[in-house]
Amino acid sequence: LKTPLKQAATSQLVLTERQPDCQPLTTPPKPKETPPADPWTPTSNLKMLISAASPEIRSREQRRQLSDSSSEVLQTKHCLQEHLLGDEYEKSQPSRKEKSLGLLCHKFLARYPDYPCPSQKSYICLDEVTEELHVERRRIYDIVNVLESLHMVSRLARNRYVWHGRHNLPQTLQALKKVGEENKYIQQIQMIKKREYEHEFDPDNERNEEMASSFGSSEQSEMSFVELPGVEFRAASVNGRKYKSLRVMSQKFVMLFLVSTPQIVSLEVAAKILIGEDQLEDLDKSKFKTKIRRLYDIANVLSSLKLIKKVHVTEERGRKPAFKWTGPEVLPNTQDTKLEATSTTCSPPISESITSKEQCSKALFPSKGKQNFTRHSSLIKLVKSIENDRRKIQSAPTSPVKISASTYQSLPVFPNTIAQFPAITKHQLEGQSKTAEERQMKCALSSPEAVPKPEPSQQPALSQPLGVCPASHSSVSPVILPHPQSGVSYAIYLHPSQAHTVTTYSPGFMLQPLPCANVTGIKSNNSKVLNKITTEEGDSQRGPDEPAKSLAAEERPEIKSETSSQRCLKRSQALPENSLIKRRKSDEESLDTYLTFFPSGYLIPLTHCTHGNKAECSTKEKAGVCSLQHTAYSSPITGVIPMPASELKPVNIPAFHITPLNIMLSANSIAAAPVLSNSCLNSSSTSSAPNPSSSALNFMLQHIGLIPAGVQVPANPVLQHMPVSSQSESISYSSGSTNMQEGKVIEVTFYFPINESNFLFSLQPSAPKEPQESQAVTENFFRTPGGPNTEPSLSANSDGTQRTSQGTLYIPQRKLEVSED
DNA sequence: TCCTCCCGCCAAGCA
DNA sequence: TGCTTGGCGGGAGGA
Repeated sequence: LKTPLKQAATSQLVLTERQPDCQPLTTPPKPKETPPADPWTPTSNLKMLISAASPEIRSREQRRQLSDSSSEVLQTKHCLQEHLLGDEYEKSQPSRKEKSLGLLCHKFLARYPDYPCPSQKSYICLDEVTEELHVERRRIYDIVNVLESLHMVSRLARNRYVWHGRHNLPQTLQALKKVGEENKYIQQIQMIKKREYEHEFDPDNERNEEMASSFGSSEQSEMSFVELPGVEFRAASVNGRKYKSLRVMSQKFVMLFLVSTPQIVSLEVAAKILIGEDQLEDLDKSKFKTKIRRLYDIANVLSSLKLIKKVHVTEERGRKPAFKWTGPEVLPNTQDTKLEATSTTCSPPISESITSKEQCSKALFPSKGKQNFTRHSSLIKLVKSIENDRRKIQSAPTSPVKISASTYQSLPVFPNTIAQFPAITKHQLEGQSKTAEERQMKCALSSPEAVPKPEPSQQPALSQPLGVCPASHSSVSPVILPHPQSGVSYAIYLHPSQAHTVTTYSPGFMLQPLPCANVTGIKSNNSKVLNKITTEEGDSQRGPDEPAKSLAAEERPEIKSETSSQRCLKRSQALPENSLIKRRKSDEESLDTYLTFFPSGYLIPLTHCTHGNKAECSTKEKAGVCSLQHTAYSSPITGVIPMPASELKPVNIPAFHITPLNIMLSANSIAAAPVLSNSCLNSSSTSSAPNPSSSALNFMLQHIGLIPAGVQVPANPVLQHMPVSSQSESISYSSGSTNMQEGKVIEVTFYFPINESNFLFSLQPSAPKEPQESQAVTENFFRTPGGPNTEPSLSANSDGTQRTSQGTLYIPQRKLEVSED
């Protein structure tokens, strides 16, 4: 049992006394002569002053050096107080800087090697540390808590911790990044920034309710400590103060950096997010101040670890303190190489060499065996969201037909590991895929230009545009997010250039592009990519600044499984990868955007087996995906997808984050919906199945602010003129979480109507039509080129497509300057 | 004046 | 019951 010494030369950076050696169970002997020039040690300062003050004290100090008794330090202090006047004594005290937590942390870290040999456990005795560093125990707790959040130490017992060093750091950062993405911190940051911006123009409008709804209720926002396997969490007060602990705050703080682009986080934003997750109703100043204090504590330790660096962000509102991530770049699924690279002398334990997927899943899902992992709050959010969605939809008079309970009985509600999803999917698709392909064939045959190519390498289902879809729609790929609990799935469509920025991974969902959805097509030049398959979700989260490694990751061996169901699975997995290619391009373009607004999408509830061939469906009820496929297959969506030049790509947005966009749209344009004319549509529209779309339609329209809460629209606005209230024309719903590329003109396209309860929603970037005008309106959100009182330019079906309504959003250009101290 | 954050009270919870 | 742990906020140093 000893306190290990730091091996590396990093301690040269630390202006502190070093312990030359350590002995078992004893305090290392102090150097005979403390360097008098060391101004960083309060005690040395004190000693110097003592010597200067009195020969008597000097001799006592000499004796004290032999005994090294802390009680004598106090005594000496007392004597010093007696000898010196009050002011002098105050001056003799070390300055605040010399007592700072950051400096203390430097001293603390200097005691231990960055990469201790895993076979040789290093223990930290708090008593020992407090004594040697001459610091209050309380301060050590602050340091240890932050280090614990990074799994650099872990609590072993009372007064005793284990030092892990930086061995776990890559894994921890990866896990934190994933959880941060899970928690949608990007969106929260965007929302806070947007609100700040809006507040400048409308200071009286607090809109805390909106904020609250965006963050979710406080009860569901509680967040657990993200653990790593092998690093057990044994906090002293596990139950009571766990969720407010410095550990959790520290992890969240780090997450903010890891998910942000650029990796600069202001204290204000961080505090707001932390408060927002704690208690939204108490957005008072004192809480804010307290959070800021704690963040300074954390930041000091992180700075000592050289993970962050203090900077200042200058905005319109002034100079704000912020921190910039200077730690290692966190790449998904590369921790193995990193560990190898960082442990040339001491290899990490095998148990540490797990995949990031496992880490993430273990952190997010409770382990059945060893209850070492805490259920993550995102799971709670997910369940709540599902329940809310189900309540909203099913409580309506025309609720979607609920799929039979047996459909999902075979599906575990929340599998323990993400890796199980493909297997589950495969299992579910088994026996369904054949019929699905038949249906796909049928539909394709009904279209003039689609020719099914069952060759697996061609990814037939995805590469065949439905006849009613223009060939240029080839990349339109809806993602279906099934909700096993609610029986309602979601589809989302986004443009790839925006989609990549919101690739928050949700392990609770299986991402499944519609295998039979002929709205989806893949360009031939992407077929190569499509043939590649990855089951590692991290691929979809690769940052824009990691293209080389992303490419390397894509060269993983292909899984050789050629059943049709597996091909479906492949497609679902290949699609996010496909989007990567374009992501990178757009990423490069947007890298110079200082503050990035991220796009979001709308999640579209999909009903099951509510239309089309009932008999067909009944045979597929065993698998929830079946109905999804069918829905997509026969849905008039396929007939109304316009997107002439766009390349919508799927994005895996967790369904519990429904982010309506701030849009001003004319209801008239919605009323001017196109008449669908294709065989699939016709067959669908004449279906005898109940039509549950009304509630869902209203649900969505209300969500996106096209109609007020009380207004209802008919079930099928395609075939009926939609009597939307005139009020809705001026509705400008602001969710506060509009995620878009800043400074770019975003063309928002809605597609109405959609069969049953399906909706499509997309974001398409477009070149500013009038750059000088768009520049002029960048000071306000969603202001139209014609001025604040004019409606957005709307063009329904003007381009020959079946686009029904369209608006233009102007995202403000905000200038940010970052200065380092 | 505001930023920064030390300091220590005191409560929760453990041994 | 004493001790450990750590949330919390007052208030002071520093820029």
